[in-house]
Amino acid sequence: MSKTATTIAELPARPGRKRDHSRDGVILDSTLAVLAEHGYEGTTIDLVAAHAGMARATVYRRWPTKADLVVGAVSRMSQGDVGLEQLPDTGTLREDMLAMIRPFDEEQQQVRIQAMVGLLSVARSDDRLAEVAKDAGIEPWIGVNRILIQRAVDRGEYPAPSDLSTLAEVIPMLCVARAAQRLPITREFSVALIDGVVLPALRGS
Amino acid sequence: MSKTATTIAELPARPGRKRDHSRDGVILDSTLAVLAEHGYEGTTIDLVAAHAGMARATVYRRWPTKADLVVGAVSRMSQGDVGLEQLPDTGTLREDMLAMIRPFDEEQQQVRIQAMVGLLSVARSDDRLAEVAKDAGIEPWIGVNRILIQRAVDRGEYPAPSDLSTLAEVIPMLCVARAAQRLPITREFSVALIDGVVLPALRGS
DNA sequence: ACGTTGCGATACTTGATCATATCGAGATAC
DNA sequence: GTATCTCGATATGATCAAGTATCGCAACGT
Repeated sequence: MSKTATTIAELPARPGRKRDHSRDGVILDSTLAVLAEHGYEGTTIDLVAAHAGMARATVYRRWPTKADLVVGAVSRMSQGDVGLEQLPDTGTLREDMLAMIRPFDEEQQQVRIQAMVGLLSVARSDDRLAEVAKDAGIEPWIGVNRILIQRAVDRGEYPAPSDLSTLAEVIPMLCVARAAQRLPITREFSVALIDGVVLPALRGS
Repeated sequence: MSKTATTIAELPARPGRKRDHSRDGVILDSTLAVLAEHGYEGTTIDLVAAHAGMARATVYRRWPTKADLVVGAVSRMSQGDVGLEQLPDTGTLREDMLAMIRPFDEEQQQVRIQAMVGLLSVARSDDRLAEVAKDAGIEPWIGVNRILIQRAVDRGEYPAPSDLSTLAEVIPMLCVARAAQRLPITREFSVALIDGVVLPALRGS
């Protein structure tokens, strides 16, 4: 419509040294790691830069404030999550639930959840952080569990429980609680929740 | 000889205005409230003093540092907890568990748990805080639940579960998780955990 | 070659908070 | 009455982290 495209006119021919975008991911990963270990208040740009092995300026050039940096890191974390369309459907609830935790690296899962817990303290004071924390939070996780359980009930695998919503919260909430106490979230722990709590509760409802 | 003794006898007859010890409790209660609402890092002596309606000096005169103040507040909170000797023993597990949550004021319970969660972030960096946090933490709570469940199993009320330890963690952990998310911990929620998760899981084990 | 930008390093400003120190007024023992 | 302590209010120093600003060098386009 216009002769000179001034919309995003910075793409053509910008002089100078090019930004190394491979560092973006390193910085965001470092941000998650520091956030998981120190919480939001304890996260400093110094720590993030040191963890990434770069100078502070390199971080500030990409994200102007600490809040922006954390928002970026958590948003990126939420990418690649399992969509509701591609939930596992193995035919048994136990296998579905195991399939939900199988693909994740144990340590990465730990960092994810602890970073999320580290965000909770500031979720109220910063709207953007609250936004991304919600998407990356446990609500989607609870929703997935609710669907898995409902499907198992629908196909007659288990009787209808008296309180499906609360049952769907058990696994995510217990993982959050363990993360809040800085306790490791192992796969054995997750399996113990499935076999020792959720499935027995469904049988006994 | 007639001179006054230079011993450390400062207890008898100290001159000056007497300290108003009724303010101690007000300050400690305010500390818990601020701790529950803002977490440890967000807790400032200013906030505590303002919440108590006093000057900062009045706080510092009693507790020299912020850590001492928090230690005092949490220690006081742990007083009056149910000892292992006087656990409820009503004859049914459901009534025992209800008896554990009945005597507590709902809002006070909320403040207790959220203050405890607010402590978790610094439990590693300060040994004294870690100490009191442990006593006031959820481990004793889990232990109580373990005993209650074990007793119910011993008297034949329920079959022996496959994972009693994990079951005993369900209620405390879910309360902690809710507190970490700043969600209210209502009595209905606790009852839903008992009737919708723990007891069904015991029946289905 | 030259200007522009990315990067590391470092100094600097600003603001918040912990902790201490006064100052004046009121309360209390001697 | 006087010394001593408490309390409120405020000032002050110290520390730490966020964010800004350079400086020098490296890399890239023209």
